[in-house]
Amino acid sequence: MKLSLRGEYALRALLVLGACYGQEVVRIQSISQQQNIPKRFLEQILNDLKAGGIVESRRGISGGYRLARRPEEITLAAVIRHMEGALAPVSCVSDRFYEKCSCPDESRCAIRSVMKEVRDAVVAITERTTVADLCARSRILNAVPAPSLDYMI
Amino acid sequence: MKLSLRGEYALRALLVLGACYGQEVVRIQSISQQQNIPKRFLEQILNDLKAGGIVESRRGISGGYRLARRPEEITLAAVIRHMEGALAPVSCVSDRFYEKCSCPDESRCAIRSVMKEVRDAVVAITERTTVADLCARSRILNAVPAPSLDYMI
DNA sequence: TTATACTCGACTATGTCAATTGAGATTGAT
DNA sequence: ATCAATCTCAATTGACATAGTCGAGTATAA
Repeated sequence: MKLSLRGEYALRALLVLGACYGQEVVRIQSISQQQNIPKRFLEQILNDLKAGGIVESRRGISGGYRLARRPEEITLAAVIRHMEGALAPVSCVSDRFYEKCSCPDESRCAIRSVMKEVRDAVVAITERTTVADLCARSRILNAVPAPSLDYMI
Repeated sequence: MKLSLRGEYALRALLVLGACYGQEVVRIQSISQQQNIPKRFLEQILNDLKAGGIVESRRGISGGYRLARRPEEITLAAVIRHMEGALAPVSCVSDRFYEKCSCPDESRCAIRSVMKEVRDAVVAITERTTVADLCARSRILNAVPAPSLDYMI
């Protein structure tokens, strides 16, 4: 029931690119430092996001990456599906990555029906949350002092 | 975002044991055939469920397995947590399997806050669904003709 | 006492994850 | 034209997980 590091890094990189949307292109180096992600690994991930049409790049000395679409148009579901595959916990309840399972009768499988609920819940959240939402949340979280630390004048 | 086959097999085995609750003990052989699970692999899984206090066994010629508690007391969350670990998509939002992540500031991480929503949704569903619910659903699904096939007299 | 279960540990083949490495192609500035 | 910074692309690696398999052993009812 887990997201790989690869997928998590992709989201973190998109958070940075979302925050810089409309401005210049952002270098891998810069994302790598801000988000604490191994540079050569991030390279691979951004390339993959590019192949998926989620980001675009410019090469050469003033090169870098930017979002290929508006942040409001990029859902977490789309990103995770592209990087990881199915959102569903078992592929017999996945819409786009469906695979038949080994159970005796899929259409009457009780486990399947519960997993469908889980899938729907996950899809609902990740489909309605966009990179723009992520950026907005980030701004709010950073406008306020760190939650767990009290402070006095 | 996926359940392993191991975890799925565990749930399917528990569905069988739940349906036979109160009756005699059930042999691995029988579960293996009903649910189409490799016998020697299932052996391992049932042993693991036993170590987790979820099932109990009797050895010898009329041996087999049964649930260690009432079906209403065994939640899917407990089973999955025992077999697979965290329900959360990233371990920095897991209650019982928490691990620090590499992002610059966990307390202000926007991704974390979305992943917390996902976690809560998954936990809510798996925590309220028990083996007894699974069995009840199964009875309903099997009392009715297969959903996708029309039939005539 | 014996056949039929469960028990336990080791073993294996395959695949995935998380990188690392190296060579190449573009681009802007000088 | 040259150079340096940047993206691009393919291959490789080591560690670990997954999905089994195998064999010898132990308990128990008939």
